[in-house]
Order: sequence, then structure tokens, then C-alpha cells
Amino acid sequence: MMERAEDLGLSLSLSSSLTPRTHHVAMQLHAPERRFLEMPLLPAKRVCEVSADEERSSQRGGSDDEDGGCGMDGSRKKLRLSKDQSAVLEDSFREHPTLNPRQKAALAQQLGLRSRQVEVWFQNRRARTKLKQTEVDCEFLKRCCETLTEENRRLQKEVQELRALKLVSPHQYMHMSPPTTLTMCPSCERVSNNNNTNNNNNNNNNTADRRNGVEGAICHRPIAVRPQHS
DNA sequence: TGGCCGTGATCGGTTACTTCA
DNA sequence: CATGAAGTAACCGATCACGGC
Repeated sequence: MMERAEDLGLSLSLSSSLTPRTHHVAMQLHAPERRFLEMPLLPAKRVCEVSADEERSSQRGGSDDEDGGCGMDGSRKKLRLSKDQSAVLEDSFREHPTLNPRQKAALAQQLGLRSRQVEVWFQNRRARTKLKQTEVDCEFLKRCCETLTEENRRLQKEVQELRALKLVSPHQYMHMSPPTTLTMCPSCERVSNNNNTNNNNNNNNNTADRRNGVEGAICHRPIAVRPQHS
């Protein structure tokens, strides 16, 4: 039998390869099983307004009870999960950020919730995890931008100084060693020595990318190396 | 007591798949 | 058999709204 997407070690993040569609495809592989689990045992509508999702839920959930948590006046009554319930859901989420119908039903039964509630909890959890991750990524990129701006400022200043030196003292300029500061990428810290070549740079790339993890993926620029004087 | 925040619930849209004419 | 429309299920982002602080 095919493995579920969540069983393949895929996790939710901005860079995750687990797209909704790929996961959906995985879920679809369980279609017969799903149809069995989702037999409408209690198709009756509730007294209060029934939304499209809720209606789907009552058709899908099967064993869901009738109490959707809304009063006779149609007002929402907010459910608060207990600490134990939250802990179980969190553990389960860490294990698989998405649930197949069987897992959802089992979890719902274990916690005494409707499967729709478990489903909503996971949807909200995924959305809010992604939001947090976006904030973290944003902060990281902001810092990167600041660092690069500062580096750029410094390098421009250095270029200015070198140009000035070239005008004032061409002989000294021609015989000075290349500035090492121009041979290191500030974001991925790839360093090349003065007699390096592009091949050396490429050899360093993989190592640097591995070392830096996500950060290594930020830098796609060629390393700025001052041309050697002939 | 009003504002803020965390969070459960809802809404509307998208996509992939199935069924049927 | 191929095909397009309709139906269904699952998911998502945005938002609402309750309840605690």
C-alpha cells in the first residue's frame, strides 16, 4: 500500500515540498476507505444555522453528535479544549501535520470530540504555524538585508578609497595585494583565497550551503572577486 | 470595563478526483 | 472509448467571534 504523505517525513513549512495538492493526492489513494468511514450515519441538520463545512462534516464525520455548540438562538458557544486534549492534539500534530480520515476519527474518539472539531483544530494549527514561520522568515530576511546593505556600503567606500589611491599613487596601487574583504560573500560566508579560481568557489559552495542550511540557500549571487591585475 | 490576544469556528474559493450522460 | 459537466472531498486564507487576561 502507498505511504501517506505525513508518513514520509514531510512537514509543514514555507519551504516544504508538501503542497496541499500533493497531500491531497496521497489522501485520495484512500478513497474507498474514506467512503466507508464517511458514511452519513447522522445526516440530520442542527437547529441552528448549518454552514457548508458543518454540513460536509455531518455527512463525513459519521459518528459526530448533533451538538455543534450553538445555542437555540443561533449564537456560537466557544469550545475550550482541556489541557489534556490540547496536549494530545499537539503531540499528534508534531507526528503528522495532516490527518487521514482514520487518524482523525480515532483522535476524535479518543478526545471525545467531533471529527470536524479535530479537523478544524488541525487546519487552524497549520495556518498559525505557517504564519509564525512567515514572521520568522521575514525577520531573518530583514536582518540579511541590513547586513548586505551595510556590507555594500562598506565595499563602496573601499572602492572609492582604491580609486583615490589609484589616482594619487598608481605604482603603489598596482603592487598592493588584493583586498581580502572582497572575496567573501557576507551572506553565505564563502571565502576564497587570493589565488583562487571559480572552480575553487564552486567546490566551496556545497560545503558552505550544507553548513549554513537555509541561510546558504539565500545567496545565489556569484562571489564578487576583484579582478587580478595583469 | 474596554482592548488585546489566543483560538475555535465559519465562509468562500481552489484543486483533484469520481461519476454519469 | 473519450469527453465534458456536475458532484464531492479536502484543503487553504481570511475573517468572525468568544472568552480570558
